[in-house]
Amino acid sequence: MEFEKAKETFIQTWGTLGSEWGINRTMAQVHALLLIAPEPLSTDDVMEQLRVSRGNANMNLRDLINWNLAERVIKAGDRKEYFRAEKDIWEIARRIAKERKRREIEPLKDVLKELRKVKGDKKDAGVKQFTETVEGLGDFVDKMDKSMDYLLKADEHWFFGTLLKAFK
Amino acid sequence: MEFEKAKETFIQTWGTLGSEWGINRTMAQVHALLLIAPEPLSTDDVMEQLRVSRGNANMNLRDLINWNLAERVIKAGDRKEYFRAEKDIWEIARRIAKERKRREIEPLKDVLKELRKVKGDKKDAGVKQFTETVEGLGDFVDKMDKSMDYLLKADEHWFFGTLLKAFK
DNA sequence: TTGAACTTTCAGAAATTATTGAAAATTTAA
DNA sequence: TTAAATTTTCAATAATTTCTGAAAGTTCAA
Repeated sequence: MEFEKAKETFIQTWGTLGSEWGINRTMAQVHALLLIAPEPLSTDDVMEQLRVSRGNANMNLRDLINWNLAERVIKAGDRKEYFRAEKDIWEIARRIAKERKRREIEPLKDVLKELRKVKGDKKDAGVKQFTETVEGLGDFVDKMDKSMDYLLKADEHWFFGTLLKAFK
Repeated sequence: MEFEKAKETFIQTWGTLGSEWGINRTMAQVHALLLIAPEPLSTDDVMEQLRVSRGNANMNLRDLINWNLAERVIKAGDRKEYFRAEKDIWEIARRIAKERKRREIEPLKDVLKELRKVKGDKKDAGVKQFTETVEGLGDFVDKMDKSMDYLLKADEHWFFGTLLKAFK
């Protein structure tokens, strides 16, 4: 495959995958673009390469920064801002995990904790099933969350080394 | 919190979480409804409790079956079909993991394998960064995929037991 | 067979989400 | 200061996704 075609495919694939996982397609595409860029890119580079508006490029670049997946780079003697993505895949995975945990798992844990206190007749089948489901889910989320904490502290080699050895 | 309010909150929360993870909100809500239902529900039950159309209810119930998260139940002497969700959270997690792996990770692996064969001057910075990114990503996805295979074979107690012990 | 009960389909409508582009705000060199 | 360069905002618009509801399809008891 030619390089230009491969780039295009990579950006498209990453964008599609992103939207399947609830991430704005363009944000994922901008991320892909930065991942394969050997040098930091400007907003204009992103606009040109992905054919999107300035507003859109700006917004998605800022979102990537909020996800801690990209950073601003200032070049001496240049008014423009440039953007560079973290390139280490393990580090990217950790940052995404950390962010989703903070944005989605922690609030879920809080809701489930509240729901465990539901009032109702424990003899009632509906109440009984509700309680069991919420408790089962709460325990599972807590375990996942704890596992995630270890993952966030671990380095890649140790993590996969231990994991793949443990589960051989 | 009152039972009815708790039910409502649970369904809403599960629906929101679903859409954050790229799953149709209504499908997640139907799933939530089935998860807390002590008995299998009919299409009409779903329509009534979630206030959605017959077409919508039917479609999302079928999707849940395609995800292997719900099954049809036939009651003797009743023409209607009923639906019951798998209630064991560990089993649900495994089925979702299995399905997303099949739908998303396997195709991604294929694309990355193709992209590794990109033609281009290895001295070119763009080609070099592209190759490194794609290779790093490919290796990472392979490891994740392998870990997932173990997870899919494991049972919950063993999985969390080993994992939480290994990473203490 | 027939027809009532039930399920599925799908074109059009509605709702949601993403994008544009121009104006406003900000920054910085001179 | 000034004004040019750049970034940010956001109302309007577009694109995408989801939902509705009625018609078509299927099943089954009699």
